[in-house]
Amino acid sequence: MTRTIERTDDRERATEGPACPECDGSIVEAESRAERVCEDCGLVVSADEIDRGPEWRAFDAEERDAKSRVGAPTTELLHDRGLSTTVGWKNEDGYGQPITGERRETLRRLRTWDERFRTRNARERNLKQALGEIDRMASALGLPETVRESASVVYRRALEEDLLPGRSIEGMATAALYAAARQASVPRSLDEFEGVSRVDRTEVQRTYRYLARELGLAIEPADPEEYVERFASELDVSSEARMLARDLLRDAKAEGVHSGKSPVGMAAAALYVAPRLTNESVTQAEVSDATEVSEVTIRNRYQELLEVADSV
DNA sequence: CATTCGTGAAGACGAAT
DNA sequence: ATTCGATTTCACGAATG
Repeated sequence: MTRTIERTDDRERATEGPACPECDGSIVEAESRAERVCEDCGLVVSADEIDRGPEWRAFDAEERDAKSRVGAPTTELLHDRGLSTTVGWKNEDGYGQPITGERRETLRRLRTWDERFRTRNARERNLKQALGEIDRMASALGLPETVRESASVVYRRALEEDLLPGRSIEGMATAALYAAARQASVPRSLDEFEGVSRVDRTEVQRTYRYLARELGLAIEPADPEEYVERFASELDVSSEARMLARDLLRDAKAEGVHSGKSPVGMAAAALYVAPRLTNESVTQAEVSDATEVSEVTIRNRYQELLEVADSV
């Protein structure tokens, strides 16, 4: 282990890198985690596996300075078993005598570290809970590992930017995962999230918007086609009909009929008509059930789809 | 009888003011 | 902050097969 010892506060260490392939934002080193992340959209560009936590236990600021590779460990095991302390703000010793000179400098440094230590710790606890939620929901929704990772990156950024106060951890965690899923082109509808999250759909959506705005996440509206495969297999639809459904959606997109409409609704409608055109029987009720889109919306959409379809 | 279709009321949202 | 327009959903009844 001959790695150079760095002691830097990683909040300040965000070094500029190349441009993000996704949105042209700049790539920065993400804090405390071995990841390089786009500043604008949260895309994880690469992850190295170096553990930047401390190599030995440290019992006071001096030792920590000497031994730590970087600020705080992420393990939460060493500090704060309800035992965290605060360095006082007065320049006096225990007897009320003023402290001067070199010792005063030392105290100042101690306070700086103490403050970093405590606030970092509060965040880590918050983060830990949120990541647990993200993991749980991602499993329930069958989302891949990469999505969980970017969701956690998004969440960390939200935490960094102080976007949490006034909002529930669970809501923010759900919103982060929702954003990550869309970003990774494996979207799940808000209804599906409602099924696995404790917060209701409107709050998820509100929080997501807020998140997207504050973090400048450049996420396009979800592509209806991305829902087709998943819903189709739930509905037991032939591959022929699936392809037809995609064609219909493409035509619709080409005509611009889809703008402003819910992508899920479009996909549902396509999955209603397509099987019909291939002589399979699917009822509106079944599609509605599988997609969580109302029958009314399916009716309205599928007629529009047929109007603009080239391929009938 | 099951399925489909159309309608009005109500809720939520973005955009405009 | 409020208003307006569009979209979606719900509940219901009518039409279709």
